[in-house]
Amino acid sequence: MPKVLPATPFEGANENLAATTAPQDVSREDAATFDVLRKMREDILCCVLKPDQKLKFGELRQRYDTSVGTLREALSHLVSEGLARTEAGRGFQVSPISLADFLDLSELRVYLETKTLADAIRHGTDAWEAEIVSSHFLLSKLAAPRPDDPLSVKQEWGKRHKRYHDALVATCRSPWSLHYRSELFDQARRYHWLTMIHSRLHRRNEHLEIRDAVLARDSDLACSLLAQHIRTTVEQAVADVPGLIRGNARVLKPGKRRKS
Amino acid sequence: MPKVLPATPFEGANENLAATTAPQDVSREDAATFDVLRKMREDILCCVLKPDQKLKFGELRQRYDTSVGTLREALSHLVSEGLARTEAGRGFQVSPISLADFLDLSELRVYLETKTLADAIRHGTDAWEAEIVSSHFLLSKLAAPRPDDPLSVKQEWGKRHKRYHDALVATCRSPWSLHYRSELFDQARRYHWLTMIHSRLHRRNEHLEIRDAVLARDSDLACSLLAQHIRTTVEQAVADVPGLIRGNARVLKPGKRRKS
DNA sequence: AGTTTCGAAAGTTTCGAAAATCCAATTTAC
DNA sequence: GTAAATTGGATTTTCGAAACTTTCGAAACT
Repeated sequence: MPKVLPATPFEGANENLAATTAPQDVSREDAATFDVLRKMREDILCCVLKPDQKLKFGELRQRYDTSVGTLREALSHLVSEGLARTEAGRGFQVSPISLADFLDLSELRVYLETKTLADAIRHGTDAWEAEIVSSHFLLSKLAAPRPDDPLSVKQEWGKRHKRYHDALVATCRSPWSLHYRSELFDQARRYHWLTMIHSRLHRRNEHLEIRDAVLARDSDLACSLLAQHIRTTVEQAVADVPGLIRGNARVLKPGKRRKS
Repeated sequence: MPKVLPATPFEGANENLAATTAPQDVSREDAATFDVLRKMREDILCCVLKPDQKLKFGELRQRYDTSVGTLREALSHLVSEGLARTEAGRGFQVSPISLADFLDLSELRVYLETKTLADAIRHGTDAWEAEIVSSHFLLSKLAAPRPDDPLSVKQEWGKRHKRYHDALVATCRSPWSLHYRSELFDQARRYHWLTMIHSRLHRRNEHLEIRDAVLARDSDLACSLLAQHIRTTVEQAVADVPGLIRGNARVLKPGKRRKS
């Protein structure tokens, strides 16, 4: 008997996760430190903090209204997620982006996402299907954002997009696979953001096709569509993001400075 | 023309890694903070800090002779590597271990290691072959440690074992794959340690077989041997580590307390 | 002109004390 | 006698000042 529709991602899916060792995701509802971490992560993913940008404690301290120690902890976290880098005594900076990295990232995503999806389909439940339908519905209500849409619209779309893709794989039984899949998904979001900013290309409704293949439990089709979905995104970025190939992609909207 | 034999892992292999975004591994030669991190990581992998053990700041501060802030940063790092966990306001603890986790971990390792190895073979160079031969030689000079060998022997073997496995995949072109492979390898080391402590089983010389298949560039054979190698380790642990199945594996040598 | 040396300024890292929080044992209320 | 509230001690979290390192530019020296 199907459960009542759960709140966010999907209740049943994480039962086994609690029992294992796989790294903690964004889950802990820590107080201040985690709050700063989450904000900074989002700022990097949305290129408010731009690739290669130096992350100075002074500025960050103002921006996030917190102390050096707290900042340091958050930054340290970002480093192990791959969103920032650090060197001996010369502070932190946002990780660079490059076409090579995006290609590598995406191929590993294909490799992991398909494995994860296949397993999820194998162990799918009613509640899982329900969350897929629901999250796809929410996503489809928002048209893919255009370059000149306001930030908030893009962010909302990003949220729903993530929720949908999370829903697809929620019943996968391997916590480790889910964890790495999630990290890679976030990494890709940085590049998606660049694409959103630059591309006016209209893509056919891949999310719908994937949804239907998944609900039909057609694992092969679903995986192949998903793989295509990921690879198309790369092609779109290569075509439309100026400078990505030469390695000096520009990020629009330099971001508001707080002072002078 | 083959390069001169480089020092440790292998020079040519990491050239592309520098150019990408993949998380920084154990690479930065940071001062104090990183030193503590490395020591703590090794202590967890060798079960000196036992699974589920509460990590209190007071004790750790003595053990590693450092301040709270530094400790906190290191711990935070360990959390994102999956070696520790933390919850809201109740501190840190060593990640638990379980058979389910080991199984999950190992299957993902098979999936990633084989992909990584295949790519490494595809792009192998003379220097790569040389480092494989060399690291295998060093490994083979040490017999697999027995339960009552001293700690230092076990640790040295662990080091050489890791160096050999790193060498195998060093020419893989995907920094992200290499990074996750490496993290998973470390995770598995915790379970290997338990096995070393308990098992007297003598395994046939799998490392040699893998080496020869790799040097012969027989990708299929090499991958299948490597997969077997990983899975055998799981079976050995299931057979010989008491309590792993029931989830209360004991770690020998309770570890010296500093006080009372 | 180009290189080196030096010192001040900017920035990072480390530290431990103060504030906040949690836990368990004891008391209080029912 | 049990359950809720209290309280004190232990532990964690946060913070900013002190110590240290790097950076940068001006002055001195090839």
